[in-house]
Amino acid sequence: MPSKKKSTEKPKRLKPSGKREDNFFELVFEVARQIPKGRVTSYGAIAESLGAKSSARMVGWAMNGCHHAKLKVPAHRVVNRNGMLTGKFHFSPPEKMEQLLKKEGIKVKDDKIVDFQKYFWNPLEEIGF
DNA sequence: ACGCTGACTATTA
DNA sequence: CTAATAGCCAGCG
Repeated sequence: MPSKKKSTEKPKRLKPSGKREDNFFELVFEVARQIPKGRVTSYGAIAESLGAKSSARMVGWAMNGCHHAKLKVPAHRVVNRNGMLTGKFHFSPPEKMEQLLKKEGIKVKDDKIVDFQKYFWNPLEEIGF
């Protein structure tokens, strides 16, 4: 099995506040970026891959700062455990989320992803934590 | 410094 | 089946 890692470095950014390194947040962004096109995942799955499945809320909170992040984060590929686009109202505009999902081949019905489990992408398998 | 809120999830009634 | 509650942790008034 391949691979391991390339010799690339992570864009570590220090916050002006100079607090702790938002390791958790940065990690969440990284995982979200690893989501392949046409796939989706849940906050809990990401949190679990980080070793904090109970902190699914923090993942959502991290997404709140995704817009503030330097790199783009496909937050539209991250939904809740039910596959419902709970955070669509945080986009600009909110319709953008399901539009992007539909554009990637994912069907959205009533703010919910159809065959969510089918499109589900498990970070634990890809990241190999 | 204290308390509320929030892009969640699992459990219990 | 649906509704309510607890657990989680960080940001903001």
